[in-house]
Parts: sequence; C-alpha cells; structure tokens
Amino acid sequence: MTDASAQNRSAPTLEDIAARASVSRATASRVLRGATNVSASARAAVEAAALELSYTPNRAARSLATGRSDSVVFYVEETEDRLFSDPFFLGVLRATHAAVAEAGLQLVFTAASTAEDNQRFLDYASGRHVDGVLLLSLHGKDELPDQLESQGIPTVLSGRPLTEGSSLFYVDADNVGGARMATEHLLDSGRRTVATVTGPQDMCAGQDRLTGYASTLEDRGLPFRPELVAPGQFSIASGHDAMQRLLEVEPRIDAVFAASDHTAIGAIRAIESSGRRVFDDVAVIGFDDIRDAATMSPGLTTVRQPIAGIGRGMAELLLRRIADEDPPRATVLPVELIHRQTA
Amino acid sequence: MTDASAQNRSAPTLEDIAARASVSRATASRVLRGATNVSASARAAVEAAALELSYTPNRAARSLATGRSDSVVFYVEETEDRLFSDPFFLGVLRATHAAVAEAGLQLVFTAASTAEDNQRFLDYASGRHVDGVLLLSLHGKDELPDQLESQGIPTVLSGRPLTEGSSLFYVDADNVGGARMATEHLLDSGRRTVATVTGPQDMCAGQDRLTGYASTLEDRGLPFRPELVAPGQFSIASGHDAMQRLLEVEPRIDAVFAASDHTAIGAIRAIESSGRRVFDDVAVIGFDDIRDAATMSPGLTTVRQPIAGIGRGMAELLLRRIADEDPPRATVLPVELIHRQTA
DNA sequence: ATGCTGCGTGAGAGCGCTCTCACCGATCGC
DNA sequence: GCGATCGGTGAGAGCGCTCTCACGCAGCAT
Repeated sequence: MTDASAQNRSAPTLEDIAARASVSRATASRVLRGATNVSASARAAVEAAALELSYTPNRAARSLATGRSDSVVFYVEETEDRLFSDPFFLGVLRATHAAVAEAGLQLVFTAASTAEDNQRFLDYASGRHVDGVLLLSLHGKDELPDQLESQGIPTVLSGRPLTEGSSLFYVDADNVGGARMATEHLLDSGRRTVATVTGPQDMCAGQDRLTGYASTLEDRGLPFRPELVAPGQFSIASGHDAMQRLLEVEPRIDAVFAASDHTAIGAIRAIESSGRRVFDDVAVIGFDDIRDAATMSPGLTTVRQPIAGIGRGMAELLLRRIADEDPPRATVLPVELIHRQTA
Repeated sequence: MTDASAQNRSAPTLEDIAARASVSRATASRVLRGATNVSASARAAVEAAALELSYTPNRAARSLATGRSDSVVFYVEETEDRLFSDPFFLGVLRATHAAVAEAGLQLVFTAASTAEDNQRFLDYASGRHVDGVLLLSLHGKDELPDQLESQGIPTVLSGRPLTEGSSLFYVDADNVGGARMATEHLLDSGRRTVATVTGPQDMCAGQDRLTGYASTLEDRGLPFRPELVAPGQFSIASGHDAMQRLLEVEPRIDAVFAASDHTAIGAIRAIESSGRRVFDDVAVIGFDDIRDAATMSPGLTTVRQPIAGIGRGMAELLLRRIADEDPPRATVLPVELIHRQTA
C-alpha cells in the first residue's frame, strides 16, 4: 500500500480503471467484457489497471444495464429435506453448480413442494431475477415449466416431461433401457419370479423404469403379474414396506428390480428380516449407483445413471439457451449395469 | 387478462406501481420498503397496485442504489467433494439457507481449497458483492477472516478461531464437553484402555475433542498414553486406517473415542476386520450424530452436535451484524451423548 | 394573525455499468 | 485525387431503484 491516498474505502469502479488507463469508460468496459474491437495498447493498459486495482465489476450495475441477472436457479419440487438427503439431487446440484460457476454465473437453489411455493417462484422468476431455471423432480403434469417458458424464461428439466408432445427442453437418463438391462440380467441368470418395487408413478423416471421392466417380460413371452409390482417412492422406508408386502403375497419371489438404490436398500432389509438371504434366495438390482451402493455389504448390483452428466448436461443446455442458441430439445444419457454381489 | 394493453413484456417497475396508485415513485418505494411515514390511504393504494401487477422489485436496481447486495456467501474451505459428502456441511448449509432465505436474502455457496481460491474469493468479496460471509472449516491460522473483516465485510465462523485473543465472531459446539462426556462414559462403563482417533489438529474441532479426551484422563488420574492416540481426518478411510494401526500397537484396546461419526464408521470396519466384535471387545463412540448413526447396525453411540442449530446460529449472528447490531462474539451450543449399541 | 413544528409527499440526483451513436483518422478503390 | 469504408474511440443516455432535500399543509402556541 504505497499510495494510501484517494481510492480508500469502497471498491474501484470502471471510472477508476478508465482514468488509470487513460481511456474512456466505454473502452475500459469493452476490454473487460472481452469485446474485439479494441486496440492492443488500450487493452493492455486497461488490463494492467484492472489488475493493479484488483477490480471486480459490480454485478448489480451490470445486471441493471444489461437486463440479465447472470444467475440461474436450481428449483427442486421436493421438500428441502429430500433435496438434502437424496444423493441424486445433491449430485445434480453439485455438477450444475460447477458448470454454471465456470460460465461465470451464480447458482441459487430452492426446494419447494407446495402449489403456493410454485406460484411465488413463478412471480419471482417472472420479475426477471434469473436468466434461466433448472427444474427437477416434476410431478405429474406440472404447468410450471410451460408457464416459465411462456414468460420467456429458459427452462431445462431433468427427466422427460409427462405431457405428450411437449416442446420443453430436458436431459434424462435412459430409464427404460436401464430397467431392461436389470430385468434381462435377472432373467438371464435364471431367476424365475422377478418382482419390482417401482418409483412414484407421477414421475417420468418412475414410469419409465416400470415400462422397461414390463416390456422385457413381454419380449420374453412372460406374463406381467400385477402382484409382483409394488409401488414405492424412491425412499428406503417405502422400499422396505413394499418388499415386505411383495414377499407376503408371493413368497416364491427370487429376484427384485428396485427403482432406486434407496428403494433397494429398503428392500434388502425387508428380505433379510423375512429370514431370506440376499442373492442366495432373492437377487436385488437397484438404480442410480449412489456412493453407498459400492461401499455397502454386500455391494449392490445396480444400474448406474450418470448423475454428474445429467447435471452438466442440464447446465450446458440452459447456458446455450440463455446465449440464444437453439440446441436440441432432448438429451438422453446412457446408463450402465454395474455388477456387484446382490445379483 | 382483461386489459392486454401496454404493460406486456418486461416486468412492471416501481414507476408502473406509482402511476397506478397515483403517487410518486418515492412514496411507492416507501411503502414497499415498509417505511413508516406514509399515510394509510397511500399505503393501501400502493399495496393494491403492487398486488394487481404482481410486482417484484428488481434486485439489481435496489442493490445498486443501496450498496447492499442482499446476499451472503457460504464459503467452505474444503474440496467441493467434501462439501457434498459430509453431512455436517450439508446440514449447516441447509439450516443457514433456510434462515437466510427467511430474511429475504440470497445464499450463494462456494467450496474452495487452494490459496488462490481464497485470494480470488477475497477479491470478489472485497468488491462489495456480498453483505457477509459464513466461513466453514478453517484450517490452522487462516488469515481470510481477518482480511475480510478488515475490508469491512461481516464474517461469521463455524468453530472457534485458533489464533489466541482473536475478536472474530463464531458459533461452535461444545467440543471439549462432548469429548469429555464420551470419554467419561467409556471409563464409567468399565473400559480400561481407551484410545482415540482424532480429527485434524489444524482445526479447532479436532483439537478440542482431543483436549476433552486428554483432560478427562487427567482428571481421573490416568496416564495419557500417546500410543493410544491416532490422527484421523474426520473421514471414513482415515478412521479405518488409524484404528488398524492402534490395534496393532496396542491389541488390548477395549474402547475408542472417534472424533467424528465417519471416523467411527471407519474404526468399526477396522475393528471387525481384525476379528474383534464391536462393543463386546471394543466400545466405540463417535461425534456428530449424523443420520447414518441411528440407522446403521449396530446403532452408533455418539455425541450429538446440534448441526442445524449451528447453521441457524451462524445465519442469525451474521444477519444481526449486517443489520449493524452488536451481538456477542461467541455462541457455544451444548452437545448431548446419545446412547445406542456401540458403547 | 404570525410563527412554529410536524408529517406526508414529490422532484431529482445518483448507484456503476452497458450500449448506441457519432466521430475521428487511416486505408481503400476508382 | 476524392469519396467510401472501417476499425477504434468517447460522449451520453439510460437500466430501476433509493434517498436526500425541499416543499406544502395541517395543527399548535403565541
């Protein structure tokens, strides 16, 4: 701090940079925004000045001038509790945060589960406070994404929208394919009575994973037996309860495809407390490949879904839309069967 | 939408509200900010207009005018991986997010682990882009909080700062007391050779939990045996390795106080793979009471630290500082021993 | 009546940036 | 040699809010 003269207190402004570099505010702004039509000498001078004063542009001022907010929101239609306990949301949040931050934007996140929350959020977003929205965990035929889009707010969903013929943008994993892989593997390894604990049927991931299970049976000429299908909610508790009921109704079940790893963990507990052995008596395959799947004992055989890829994909899709490009509407990411000890 | 006339496109501004309520911009602003000196009639008119137009003030414009940003940052000096996998950080993040949002501010979060990250963050924060900082997981005698404060940016730490006589603001759990409870319980239940796997010794939580262990031994007139103390890093892997080494050096260990639940989980795996039985041969107490502690089998006896309370406490402390109040510098929250099956 | 105090209000000047527009000199074609 | 072109630049008008200031109009004491 050699010259502790004027610029003390309050951060340096563009004006200060311009003055120090002996150019106008406009030119300084051009350099800092990376515009092309600036002479090399002016550019160098401005860059030096910015460095010396360790200048950071004022976000609010920039926002006000551009009309952009340089921030996107991560909106999960679940309770805050779910958001913070479900590895899927956390993984997607993490990946989007990284991708969005890299592009220089801010990521704010909200969890909300009531209709009022949605309305409040719609009002907020309509006020041009965000450049775009990442929407997760849509239930049923939710109108929020359409409303956002009709307000001109770019929106990207995780998971295919349930309404037919929708023109919304989304990133999804190959849920049908993954469920098929799991069911086929169970059948191929000689299992005869393959049950499934589904995910919520108001969500596309839940529907698609059931579809994959059912279509595999059909392709193999096997009957679809409703008593082998129990509804779950992607949670450990619901997996446990569903499995318990399945085993009561049909004790000869020798395999189960669980629609999520948490569901599988619950199912395993039910299997064990019914006196059966996992794998020896009942094979189990989950979906997700969360961290615990590898570290638990026995290791969970599961369909790995590229969680980080989904997050990154969503962020990139949204950023391209914000940049007014016209990317393809749908991205479907491949999944992979991970063989461990439960099937 | 009866009158689809003028105000289409672009969100309504204060100007629009003022016009509709037949008052000046200044008065409309006063009402919306909750200022007192406004007549009842003007207030009602403005409120009605705002409601009809579903007005939301423009954050950027407000920021620019006030100099405040209405946002605070949650800064964790750890890798992003740690932030997203450690239940402690997640729990604190969740609680602060809720408290901060309730006050109408935005929470942005960043994980950073290198010195450059810290410098970049300091530059960023110095540019008045945030009203305050929540700082977690300080290592050693980190200068970041002092630098932030000297820039006039209110900062609140989780955990007591390590530098003596520091005047920083912080919220902490009673780590010494918790470690004492754990060690005393082990001793009281007849254990003779009580080891400990510590947390990182460049962090106050790591130090304090070791202090509690050591001081309990001293109070009981027992020798402090360095070979019973193994350094860990609060992680499952480090807990496992540390426990393995402890058992090699002193096979007669019949109890261990682990400085975190993750450490305890790792220690339990090491105990089991050494052929010993948890509780019967070696009692284990953890620290944190993360969700898994209750659901794992056997249930982990542990010191519960009020994670949400820490988050809420930090947020409230910071908000009071931002509001220019002068709250007490330190908040120390009580902990509690939760008895389960491992000790 | 006259001067005070108030309170409620409106005018207007910014906050720090972006972006359009006009301008300048240098280069180009014919 | 002259207008046309073009890259580089600066002046200046906002973006939507807040906040200071001054003003009008009660109501009060004198």
